[in-house]
Amino acid sequence: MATRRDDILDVAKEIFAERGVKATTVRQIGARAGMVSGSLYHHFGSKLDMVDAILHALCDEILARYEEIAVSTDDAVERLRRFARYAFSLVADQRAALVVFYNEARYLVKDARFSYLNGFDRRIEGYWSDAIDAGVAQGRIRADIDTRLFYRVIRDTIAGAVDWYGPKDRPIEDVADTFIGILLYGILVHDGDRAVPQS
Amino acid sequence: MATRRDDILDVAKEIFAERGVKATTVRQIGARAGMVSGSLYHHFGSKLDMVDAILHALCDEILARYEEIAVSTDDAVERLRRFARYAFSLVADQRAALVVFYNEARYLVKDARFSYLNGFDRRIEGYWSDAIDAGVAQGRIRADIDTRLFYRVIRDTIAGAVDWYGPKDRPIEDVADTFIGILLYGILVHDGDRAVPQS
DNA sequence: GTCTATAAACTGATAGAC
DNA sequence: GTCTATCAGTTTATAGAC
Repeated sequence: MATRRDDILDVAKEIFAERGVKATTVRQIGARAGMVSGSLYHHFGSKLDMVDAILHALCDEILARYEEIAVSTDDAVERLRRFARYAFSLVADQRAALVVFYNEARYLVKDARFSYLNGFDRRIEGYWSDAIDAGVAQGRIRADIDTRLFYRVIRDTIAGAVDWYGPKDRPIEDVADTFIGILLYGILVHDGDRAVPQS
Repeated sequence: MATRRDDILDVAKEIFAERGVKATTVRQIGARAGMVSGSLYHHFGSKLDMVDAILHALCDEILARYEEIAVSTDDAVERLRRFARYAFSLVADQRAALVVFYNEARYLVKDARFSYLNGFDRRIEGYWSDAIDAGVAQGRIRADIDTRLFYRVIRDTIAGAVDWYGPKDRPIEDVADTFIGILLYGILVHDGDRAVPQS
């Protein structure tokens, strides 16, 4: 049962992603939703309330799924792979909402009502960091890896993918596997110990 | 000789990076530059002219340096390292301008006057792709690497770094070396062929 | 639940004095 | 080169009819 409210949110999500929240006018949202701007205010108190509804739903969904994956396997490397596959699947399935999140969160968090976005970021980083630490403890991942930088590579690559990934690209699961493959194995040719870090 | 015009651009750059171009008002720029908004129009024709001046200077500087690095060594892996070090150095030295570029280019290019940003992007990707291809030809880089995705990892990690890197972090050269180390060698422990890709 | 109409504030930009 | 003053357009949001 897609309510009218949900229809409006879907429309708003797309336009926010296209033009940015600040550059999107309530008139544009109304026009594409089939009503005048004033009518939107029967469903929402303000433009930012729409942004809030979009991002709250997104964060709740993502956190719930990360928790499921976190407890789904003890194999740390396999857990990294599952996180990556899920995160990239969102690039295809929740593109618009992710664009809004990645492009606008940095401005939105200045407003106290959006400070939960910081908490969301911290918890997601925690899931990845825990998997990396577990991989080190299991002797699979090099102990000298900079966990924070490694997480940044992952986060920022996924954030960037919402801008370049499209339907004509390979299936998103392939992209995820290729990506995690690069991070796990590196790009160098391995013969003997030629590919072992110098330092 | 820092002209008045340059002073204004430095101020505009910072505010554009803080709040986004659309959300920045000419009154804010004027206030921080020590003049009323109307006075800005003696130096610039419009707000977008300021954005253009900022991004044009940035692109010119970056392209010139990439070209120097491209011809500085034939060793493809070393060239990747030098590109990475330079790109990360910009995160520290040109933070504000880079934030504007990475956050706003996707909206700006809809305006024909900013279409040069697409050309800039293509040329930078070309420098990286050429180095990767050369590395494959030299037998140093695995031939099955997805060049485009590999470049995306690099580009998006650097784009993301402008948001998290700060003065209290390690020197930016260390970050660059650690980053390129992850991409070259991967994060897995190498013993025997345990770390060799399955596929 | 959607409309018309409009208030109230803000925005980029200009004209002309100094 | 900066100011005062202001225009013309746009924006979010509200009030009240239907």
